[in-house]
Amino acid sequence: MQHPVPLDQRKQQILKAVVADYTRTGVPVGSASLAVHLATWSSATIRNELATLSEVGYLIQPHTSAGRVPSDLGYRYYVDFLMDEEDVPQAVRRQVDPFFAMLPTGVEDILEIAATALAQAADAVSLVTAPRALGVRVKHLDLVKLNDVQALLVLVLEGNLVRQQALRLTSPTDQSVLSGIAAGLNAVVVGLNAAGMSRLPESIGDHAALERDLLTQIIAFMTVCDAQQDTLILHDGVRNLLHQPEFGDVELLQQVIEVVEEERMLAALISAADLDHGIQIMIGRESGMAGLSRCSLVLTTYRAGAERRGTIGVLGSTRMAYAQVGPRVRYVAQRVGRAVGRALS
Amino acid sequence: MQHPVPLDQRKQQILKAVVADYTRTGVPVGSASLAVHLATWSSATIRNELATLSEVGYLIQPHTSAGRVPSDLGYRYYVDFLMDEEDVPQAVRRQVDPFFAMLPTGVEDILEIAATALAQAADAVSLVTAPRALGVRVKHLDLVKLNDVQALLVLVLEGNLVRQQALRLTSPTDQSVLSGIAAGLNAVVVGLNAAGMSRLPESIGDHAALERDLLTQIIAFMTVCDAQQDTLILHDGVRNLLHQPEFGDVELLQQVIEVVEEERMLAALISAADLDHGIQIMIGRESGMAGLSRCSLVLTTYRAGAERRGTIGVLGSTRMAYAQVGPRVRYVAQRVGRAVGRALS
DNA sequence: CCTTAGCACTCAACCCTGACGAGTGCTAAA
DNA sequence: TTTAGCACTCGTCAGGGTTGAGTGCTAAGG
Repeated sequence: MQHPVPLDQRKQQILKAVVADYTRTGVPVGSASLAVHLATWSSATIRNELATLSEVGYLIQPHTSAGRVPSDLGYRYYVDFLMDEEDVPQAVRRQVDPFFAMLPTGVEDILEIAATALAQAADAVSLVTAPRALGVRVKHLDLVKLNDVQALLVLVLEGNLVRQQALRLTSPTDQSVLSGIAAGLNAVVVGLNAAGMSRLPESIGDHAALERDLLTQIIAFMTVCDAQQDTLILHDGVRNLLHQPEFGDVELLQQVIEVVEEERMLAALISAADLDHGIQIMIGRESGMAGLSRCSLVLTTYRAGAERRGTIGVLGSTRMAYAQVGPRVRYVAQRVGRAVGRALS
Repeated sequence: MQHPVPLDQRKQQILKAVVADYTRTGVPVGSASLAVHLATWSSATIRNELATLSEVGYLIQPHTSAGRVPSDLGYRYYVDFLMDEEDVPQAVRRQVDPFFAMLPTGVEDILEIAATALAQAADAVSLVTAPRALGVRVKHLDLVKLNDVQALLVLVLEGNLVRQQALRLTSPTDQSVLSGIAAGLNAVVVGLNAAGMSRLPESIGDHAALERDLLTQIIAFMTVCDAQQDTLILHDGVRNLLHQPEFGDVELLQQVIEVVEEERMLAALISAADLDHGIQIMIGRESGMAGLSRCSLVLTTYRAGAERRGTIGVLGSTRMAYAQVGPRVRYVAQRVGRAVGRALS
C-alpha cells in the first residue's frame, strides 16, 4: 500500500461524513446534505473540500452533477485512520449466542453453525475455514477390513476431527490381525504429528512388513491432510447480498456468486491474507480478484488453544458498515474459538 | 393431479412446438413463427388452435398482443404425453465421466463431486441427498477417551460412512477399559442396525452397567442418524441460474436462493417427492413452495446395491429443456449409484 | 365444415422531448 | 478564508408519438 495523502482535520471530518452517509443510504452524497450534519461550514466550503478530496483520489463522482462516493482508497483511509469501531449491540449478541449454546462434538458442525451465525450478524456472506494446526496430532486410530485388498483407516485427530481413508493391503488380512496392528500402532503414534511419525517406519523390522507398510500410508495421508486443511471453506448468507441495491445489477451478482461457489479462488484469497495483525480488511480491488471489484472482505483468525487457528470473516459490498462489521466478526471469532477449544477437550 | 383435457393430434403438435420454441428462446411464441416450423397449416389456423389451447389452460398470454407461453399445466401435458427424451450427448458424457474417474473413499466426497457434475451437465442447481438405508448396519465401532466424563464414539457404518458422537461416562474410565468394551461390543453388534440392537442391552447383566449404558447411548445415536439421513442436502450451481433471462428479476432470484440456502425447505420437498416411478418432475407451483413458483424440479433416485438409495436432481427454471434434463439426471444418478456402490465395497 | 387471407385492433417497447432538480464549479463580496 | 449567488451540467422522470409483433374476427374459398 502506498503512502496515503495526509488530510487536515476538516477534510478528515468531511471524508468520514461522506462514508457514513453513503454507507447508510447507498446514494452519492452531496454538499447540501453534508452541510446539515456538519453545521460548522456552509455547503460551498464543503464543496471546495470535496473537490480536493476528489483530486487526491479519496472520492469519486459517478457523473458531473452527482454527489460523491468514497473510492477504494477513500475507504482505506477511513478504515485506517477515521473509523470508530462500534460495540456489538446486545441485540446481535443475543442473536449469535444461542448458536453456540448447543454443543455439537464435531468441529465441522461448529463451523457450519458459525457460518450461519456470522452471516446473520454481519448481513453478508460469511466464510469459515477449518482450524489449521501445522502438524495436527493423532489421538487414536483404527483399522477396519473392507475387503481382501483394502482396509479403512479411521483417524481421530486432536479436536475430535475424524478422518477416514482407504489403505491398500499387500495381502489378505483378517480383521483380528488388523485390530492387533491398530492396537500396536496406537501405543506408538498417539500424540505424534506427521513429522513426528516420519522416523517410525525405519525402526520396524522386516518381521512386520505389513505394519510398516500401513504406517507409511498413514503418514502419507496425514501429510495430505495437513496440506488440505484450509481448502475447506464453508460459506453461508449469499441471500444477504440480494437485498442490497448495488447488487440489483445481475452482472455484478453473477461475478460474486461465481467466486463464492468456486472455493479455490476464496482459498487463494484467504491464504494470501495477512492475519497477524488481528483483523484484515480488503477493500474493493485490493483483493486483486476481478469479480470482487465492488466487494470487501473482513477477515480475522479464531484461536482454539495455543496452536490451532482458523480463518473466519465476511464478504460483502464495499459499502458495508466497517465500523460494525469488524467487531462483529471478532465477536463471532471469539465464540468459535471458544467452542472449538471446548470440543478439543 | 386432475384429469388432463384430451387434445387432438394437431393441438398436441402445436403445444409441443410452443414448448420447444419457448424453451429455446425464452420469448413468448406467436402464430407466425410457429407457421414456419409447422408448414402444414397457416398462421391463422394455428391462431385458432392457440386460442383453444389457452382456453383449456395449457397456454398463457402475458398480455393481449403477445405470443403464448406454456402454463404449468401445459408443461405437465408436454412432459407426460409429448416429450421425446433426448440421448445424453457424447460431449456431456465426456464432461461428467472424469468426475467419477477419481475414486474417493468417503461417500460424502462422491456426493459432493456428483453435485458439481450434475450442476454442470444440466446447467441448473443440483441437489443431492445422502444414500438412505432404513436401518443402516454397523460395520465397526470404537471408543476414544475424551476426558473423565466423555468418550468419543466412532461408528463405521455400511458404505464406509463414519459418524462420531460424544457419549457420557457415568464414571472415569481408562482408555484400556474403553478399548475392551469396544472390542466386546464389536463382537456383538457388527452387522446389526438400530432395530436389531434394541434388545441387546437387556441381555447385559448388572456386572457390566457401563457397557450397557454405552450401548443404550449408541442405539439412541443410530436412531437419530437414521432419521437425519436425508436432511443432509448438498447443492451446487446457483451460478447457473444467473445467466437465464427469467432470473434477471432480482426479486425472483432472491426467493429461489433463499429456498436453496434454507436446506430444511428442500428436505421437505424432496421427502414429499414420489420417486417410485423412476423420475419425478415437479413443475412450477406443483411444488407448493411459494418461492419456487417459476422453477421446476427434476428428481430421481440413485441406487447403490439393493437397499441403499439416495435422491439426486436439479432445480431450474420452469422453462428448462425437460427432454434433455431428465436423461442427464438419470445418467449422473447411475454414475453416482455405481460409485457409491463401489465405495460400499 | 374446415381452412385461410385480410384487416382492424391492441399493447408493450422504443425513442424523443421537455421539465425538473440535485449538485457542481466559479466568482465576487464579506 | 469563507460563503452567498449564479450559471451550468446532467441524470431522472413523465408525456406522447411511432413502431411492430401478435391477436381476434370475418368473409371468401376449397
